Amino acid sequence: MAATFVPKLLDDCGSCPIRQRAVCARCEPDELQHLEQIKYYRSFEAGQTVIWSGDRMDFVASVVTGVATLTQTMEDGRRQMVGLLLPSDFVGRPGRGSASYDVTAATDMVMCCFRRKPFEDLLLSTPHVAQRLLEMTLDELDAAREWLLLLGRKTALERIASLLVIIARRRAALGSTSAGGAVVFDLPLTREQMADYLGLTLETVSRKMTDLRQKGMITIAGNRRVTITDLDALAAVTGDDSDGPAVGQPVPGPMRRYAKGGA
Amino acid sequence: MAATFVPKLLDDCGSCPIRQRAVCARCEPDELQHLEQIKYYRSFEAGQTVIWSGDRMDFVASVVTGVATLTQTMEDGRRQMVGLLLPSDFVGRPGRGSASYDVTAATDMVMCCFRRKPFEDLLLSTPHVAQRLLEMTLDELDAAREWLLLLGRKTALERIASLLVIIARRRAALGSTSAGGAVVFDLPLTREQMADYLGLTLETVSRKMTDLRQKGMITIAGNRRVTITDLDALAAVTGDDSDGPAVGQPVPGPMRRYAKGGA
DNA sequence: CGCCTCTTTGAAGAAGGTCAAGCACGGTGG
DNA sequence: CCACCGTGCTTGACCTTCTTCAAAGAGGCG
Repeated sequence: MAATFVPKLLDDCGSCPIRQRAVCARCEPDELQHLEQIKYYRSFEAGQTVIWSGDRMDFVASVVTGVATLTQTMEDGRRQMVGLLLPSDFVGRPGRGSASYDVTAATDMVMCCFRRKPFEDLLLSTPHVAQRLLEMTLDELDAAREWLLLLGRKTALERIASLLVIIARRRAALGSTSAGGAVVFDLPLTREQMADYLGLTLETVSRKMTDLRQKGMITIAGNRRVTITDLDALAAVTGDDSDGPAVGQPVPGPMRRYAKGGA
Repeated sequence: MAATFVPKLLDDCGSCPIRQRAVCARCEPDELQHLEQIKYYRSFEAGQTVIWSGDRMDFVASVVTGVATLTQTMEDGRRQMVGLLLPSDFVGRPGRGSASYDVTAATDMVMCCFRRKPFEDLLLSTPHVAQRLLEMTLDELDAAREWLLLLGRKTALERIASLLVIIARRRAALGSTSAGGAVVFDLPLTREQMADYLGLTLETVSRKMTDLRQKGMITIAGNRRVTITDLDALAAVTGDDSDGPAVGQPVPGPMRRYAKGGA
């Protein structure tokens, strides 16, 4: 129930699980010491709100363990996720004193927080933090642009497959057990949260998950535990041209007006 | 026909129209001199491709005049715009030697290019360029997240209204003639390009533009020249809660399952 | 003046959304 | 240890929005 959080183990950045990927990744020992002076840990339980959009935000942070979401909500309640924060991801914007989005813990979570003002000073004084932050922000922008393609042009089935592949790949990058073909992981999101990510309804998410299951591409145990039978096969359903083309999986709807290019 | 391009006038950064907003905005005179040594201008005609996704890219650049687009294309031809670059916007990613997206001139355009390697060196040596680039990248990320909401949750009419407001506001920021209520500008995009931005088909764009015209919110002259009769009224159609709420403009479809929030 | 491209408009169809039950897993208490 | 309960998930029937296919209209440039 309570967040499994052992701050004692983390007081030393050297043993931090996200040390190599977070905003501090490039820091020299002396810079790290500086960071350690302004850092503190906060833990959240699944479902807890970290901060509401518009609220005063006096810190920035790294996700250490767990998963958080950034969401935007329209006045009538329509909701769109605009960020999915996995371990090592950065929260908050230097130079801005209020939150732009709702930040919510999707799972039990631990964040490594830095008071904002000292962190901003650090950005000006230690280039390695600023450089890493720029790099991470550019990565996030690339991810957001992939996301635009997903929301703008992909079918519901392609969206689901894309999300599963994204999660599977990020899990693998963090060093989980991903055997050759099959990948197993616990979904950090409910169907509704998946829908918010994908620009769909939870019913459509459910239906298309069922489709993938019936096609033998995934198995689902207890709603959350997903086994991807064959990651490459699933990747072929995403519509992306990563390695092997998605040929043989003809696109349901649109098959026209694609003679463009025009050099 | 040919790009109206007067590089002579721009050799001096002091007279550059985007001097205050571009990646060089924070530069001191000596830093600017350094930039001037590695810069060169390129001009493009409307429709020309600046670079193809995947191609080698040995420069980064700022848009000086005109409009460019970043687009992603799926194998079957589905296309989604993922960036709309107006004057002062930045093109290219430091540290990456190839283009991630197709870059196309939507109008006649002039770009101020910097050779990539020297620019990357500059990022490490002159903090003002790196700081400004981080700020601009964060702004782009925010814009991308607004775009995610648009593609994920907005109706076709809301999307059109949103795009018109975005263009109108950016034009105003660059100091065009925006009288109190009415705003006039030339659309820098064809219906098809608007559709690529909005995740719609060009037919739907055309239909909804007609709807806005019939509602008296805009007038259209010669396909491209748009007059926004009342910017605030149009903003109310976007679904955003900027100033005045969008009440009184009930959302067509979804009116349920919005009881969330959960503190 | 005429071609060409871009745009508009119409009619039919499909993907996904909406509303409404019913199901299942996991946790709780008897 | 097992029945109960609640939240989250699945499934069904119907409907709306947007897409698809098709054709005609308008603006711009040669």
